[in-house]
Amino acid sequence: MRVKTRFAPSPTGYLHIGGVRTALFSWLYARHHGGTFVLRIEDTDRERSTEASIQAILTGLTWVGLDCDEGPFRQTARFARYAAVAEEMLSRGTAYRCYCSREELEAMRAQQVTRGENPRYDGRCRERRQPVAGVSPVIRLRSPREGTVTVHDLVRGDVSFNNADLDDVILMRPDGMPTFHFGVVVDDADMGITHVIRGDDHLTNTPRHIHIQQALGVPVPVYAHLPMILGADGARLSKRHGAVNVLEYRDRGYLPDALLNYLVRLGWAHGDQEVFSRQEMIELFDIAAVNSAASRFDPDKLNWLNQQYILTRERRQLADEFGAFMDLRGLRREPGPSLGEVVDAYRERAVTLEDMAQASWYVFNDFEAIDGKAAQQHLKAATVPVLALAMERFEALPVWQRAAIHEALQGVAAALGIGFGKVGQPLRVAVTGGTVSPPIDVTLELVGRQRTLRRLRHALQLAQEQPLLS
RNA sequence: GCUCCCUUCGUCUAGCGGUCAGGACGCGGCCCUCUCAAGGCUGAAACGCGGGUUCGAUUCCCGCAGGGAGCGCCA
Repeated sequence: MRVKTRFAPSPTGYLHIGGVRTALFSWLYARHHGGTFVLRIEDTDRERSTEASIQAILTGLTWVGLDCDEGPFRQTARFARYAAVAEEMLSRGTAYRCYCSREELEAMRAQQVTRGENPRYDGRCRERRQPVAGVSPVIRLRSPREGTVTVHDLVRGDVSFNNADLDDVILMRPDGMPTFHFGVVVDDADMGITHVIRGDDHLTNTPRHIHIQQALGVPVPVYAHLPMILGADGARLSKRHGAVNVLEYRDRGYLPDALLNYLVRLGWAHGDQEVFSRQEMIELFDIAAVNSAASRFDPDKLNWLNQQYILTRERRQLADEFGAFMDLRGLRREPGPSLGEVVDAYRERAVTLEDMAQASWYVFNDFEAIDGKAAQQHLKAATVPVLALAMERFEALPVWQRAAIHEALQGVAAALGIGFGKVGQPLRVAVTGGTVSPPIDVTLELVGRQRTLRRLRHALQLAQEQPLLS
């Protein structure tokens, strides 16, 4: 059997992190089996669906690199089809028109709850022959009232439900819009979806879907219900847990590969392995090995993974990604060294591309002022000779290159009879405006000779103005 | 309330009847060191509770407790 999976978001907001994980697992399953991955936009909720959401979902998926083979399809483009299927069900008697008003249904539910029953439609329109004047009816499924349905779930195993606990689900609204339940089933069947991989929150919807499938006489797909992702505090993931919109991760300098790697390990493991390339994910992913318990989103571990990816990423690629990030954030990258050099120097101390941009800012831009505390500590009268001698040696250097710079600085330390640390730190403060940077020779090389000398001159002035205390 | 699901270090997880219960993140210590990192070594840290089954349960079964999801003309 040729595997076909789908991701079916509803465009009522941005693409969130839980959705990405669902999409990832569907995508992995399809890719692993050499199957097809379909994207379908479930936009039957006209009130809440927006064009902007569709765009956000699409760019989110693109950024993260989960490419679909078919779609995006839109349910709103398939009206006629749902109507035709519903009509057929009506004529075959597997569905019926229901004229109950919302108020009536509300009252029914309230009563049932007070009686301690599972609130559900009691089927009072099942045998109705005559339409009710002035009421445009909904269409309901005539579902079995006895027996059980069992969902054969790839991650949960068999889960059974009593049909008596389920009610006659609404298929079509009065305006001819299918409900979610009807839309998914018809679409999954029409599109030949073999495996439905979706969030845990749909598990209790599944028996209804199976009833619809049985009424339609279409094959029941294989189901796999994924556990939810919770916030760090165990509550449902929401904005107060930090970023939930995928694009926020892009904007904060996360690498899509790292995000996916983090997500794939939420609820799934392959022995002790933590880092998976896309290829490895595809090869090793096994839906049956997915955990059934919900997991919490841990930003610390995502950070660690992102750092690992930055650390080990191929130079050219990282430079490209960093460049794209700088552009996205409107950061200046010229004049200055090549991004390849920058990335080599800063990758070891950046958790995100944002960190990297921040840490290397002085390479491309002139700072307003040196950090006060740093200047006070490192640019004092005693450092005047260090700065002066360094400038002298730098001016004389035939090439502006780290080995030569390093040698020159060792010469300065030796000439003044002080340790390398007494040379490096004042220079660092002078040239970067702060106390943290890559090794001083590398830093100076990147900043460039002209800028270095200019900044040293300025720092020298500052140091000379300090009171003579050492 | 009803139905369904879940339960190993703080977190993500390995485990699939006999293990010193392993790894990773985070946290502590040490080493390396011109700053910050990265890296190396190392330490603390878990089987929710109660019954069974079994020679033996983290592992199988049943309760309980705790968490979660669903019960819409939302998806």
